[in-house]
Amino acid sequence: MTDPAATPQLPFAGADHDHGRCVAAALDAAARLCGRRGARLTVLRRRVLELVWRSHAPTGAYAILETLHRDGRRAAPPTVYRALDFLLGQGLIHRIDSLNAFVGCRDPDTPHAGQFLICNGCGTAAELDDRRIGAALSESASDAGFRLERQTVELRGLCPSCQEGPGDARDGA
Amino acid sequence: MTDPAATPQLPFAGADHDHGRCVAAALDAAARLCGRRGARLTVLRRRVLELVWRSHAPTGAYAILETLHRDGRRAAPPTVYRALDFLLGQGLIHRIDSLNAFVGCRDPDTPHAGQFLICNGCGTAAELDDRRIGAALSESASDAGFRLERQTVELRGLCPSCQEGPGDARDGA
DNA sequence: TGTGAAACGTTATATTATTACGTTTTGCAG
DNA sequence: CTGCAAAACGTAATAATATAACGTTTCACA
Repeated sequence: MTDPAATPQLPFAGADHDHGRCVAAALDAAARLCGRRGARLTVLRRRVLELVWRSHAPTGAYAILETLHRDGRRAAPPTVYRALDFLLGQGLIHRIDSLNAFVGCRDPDTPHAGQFLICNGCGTAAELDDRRIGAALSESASDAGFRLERQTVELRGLCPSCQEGPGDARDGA
Repeated sequence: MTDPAATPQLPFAGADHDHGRCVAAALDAAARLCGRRGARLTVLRRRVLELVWRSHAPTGAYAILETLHRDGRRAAPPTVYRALDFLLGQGLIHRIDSLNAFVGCRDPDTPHAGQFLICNGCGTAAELDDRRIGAALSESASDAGFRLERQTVELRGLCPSCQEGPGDARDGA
């Protein structure tokens, strides 16, 4: 394969990583980014972002809704979807079409395409931004005379951890 | 753009192609393939396949259901979804996750990954099977230690025809 | 021709998402 | 500070997509 040192940021965080730090960093980055843009990261939006980040496995809108209810907040589907739309618009989360679910964006500051490795074992979605993939897609589209606007790549399989054990953890944190 | 003669099978059929022939060929191929496999292409399944093929734009399950009703057939959602599941299982159609819709498979005889160019103008989905894309995805997955099982690639943009005109045709045949 | 499995019909319900409209909050001009 | 306009949020209803559970019909084949 390739030299691991050539890949500074491994797509899969590993089961042992400090997820609290992971979430805190994401919330912090979001606050800074919204501040810079003049976008309003309200309490609700921040909470929804936090809930999306609770796991590296994509989260459904109705799961978020339930947690808001447990928070004691009165909320209906539009409440959640509006918050998700805002976060999508700011590039703070991605939608995984094949799961009807949402996952936090690893790098909201730089615009990039959505390329995901999604583990069938634990449900974790790892974001890629592989230039080889991007290049292959661009070339292929251009060969077909197609003007590419957005790319969605969702790869299913087994992550490194789930190839070892039976991989029925399904937490994805 | 590129020389049309250099691309033996263009992904986009063009607005002027003989779609009747297109559908007939697909139904014929399906019949032969099911015969060979001992799979039962019933009247219902054949009709659903035909309806999926009615347009090169992906078709939703409930649109198919409506047409079955207009056919005079008594049908409920499970009827349609079972037929679609059969056709998916035989590789005769693909599901486009980003649209919750289904499109006919151009080449059901040879197994292949789902790579699609989907036009935001007319809705047409053109199937690719580009080895460069496949290779890039495989390499990237393998670099991440990911065991790839299935790939879903859905590229959005504008097809050649819709780059010329305003492209609000939305028929996709 | 009987028989078991597959296909299909039917009813009900689950899951995901949006429309429409009223109320509250917030930034900000005056 | 006050009040206004826009944004954010609450609420009710409903649309769109999909599946579960169970009974009936059809079909290949013994």
